[in-house]
Amino acid sequence: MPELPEVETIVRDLAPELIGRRILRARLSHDDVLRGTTRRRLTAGLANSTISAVTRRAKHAVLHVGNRRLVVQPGMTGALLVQPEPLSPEDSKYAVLRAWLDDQRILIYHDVRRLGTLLLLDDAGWQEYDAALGPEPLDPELDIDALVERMRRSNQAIKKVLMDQRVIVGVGNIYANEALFAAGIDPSRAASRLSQLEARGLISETQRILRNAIIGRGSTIRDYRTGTGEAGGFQSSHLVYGRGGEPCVNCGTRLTETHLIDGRTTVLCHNCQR
DNA sequence: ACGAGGTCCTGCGAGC
DNA sequence: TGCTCGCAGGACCTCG
Repeated sequence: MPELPEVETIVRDLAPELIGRRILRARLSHDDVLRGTTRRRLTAGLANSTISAVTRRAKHAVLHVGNRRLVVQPGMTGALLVQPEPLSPEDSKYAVLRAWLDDQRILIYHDVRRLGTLLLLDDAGWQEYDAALGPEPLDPELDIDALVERMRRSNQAIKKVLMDQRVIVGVGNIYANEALFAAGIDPSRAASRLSQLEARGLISETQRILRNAIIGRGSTIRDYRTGTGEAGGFQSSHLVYGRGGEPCVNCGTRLTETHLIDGRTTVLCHNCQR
């Protein structure tokens, strides 16, 4: 669930709370969120190490602990929170990872569905992981021409390509729907059939929406919480996502909701998006 | 190489 | 009221 703006919000909220803090010990309640590590290695790797940075890459929060990185992919329902003890019953039930800090608080990774994942990577592991991800849409150095060509190389539906983390990172289902509407592009069109101008327009609208969503502190549909535990504010700005059947804000045509593209909810205006 | 579809999980709301 | 069913913001895998 959390897409780029949500994770960016979490990271901005948590960085001042966590940087310089030492993790005293850690506990994991379920192994099924781990990738490439074991419960023992994770908890041992976190214990007695200091958090030196909290950053974002793609839709992942990256905690620099000791000489490693804890990569948190929140999946659909993951959240990172710093809480005082004792945890609320709700937090207690869904806190997959607890890390006791040296200021008496607990950093928790909260995840109801546990579709999220945790990785603990050394420098080499991180390099490899990072290299497999596409460019950051809000990077000032983003090579737009290269991205346009990369996108247009695919015959897949443009919506799927926009959500492909190897092509461009950070865009999930909500913002893909919103960006395609803003750019006036039918989500089902083959990416290869977009003109250069259309692809540029889509990238530009994607960037604009992501920036605005960060300002709005992300979109809360159900589970997403900021790093301070609050709901985001951007959901009220969605023009298509969650509005199937309602009139298009541009032309009044009823918005169509389908699941035909990659099995994900797609909402579009057949009149405005071609 | 591609697209379609299933899988991992739990909770919730709709409908019967 | 209580049950079952389908669906949910992501990512990964297998199959044909």
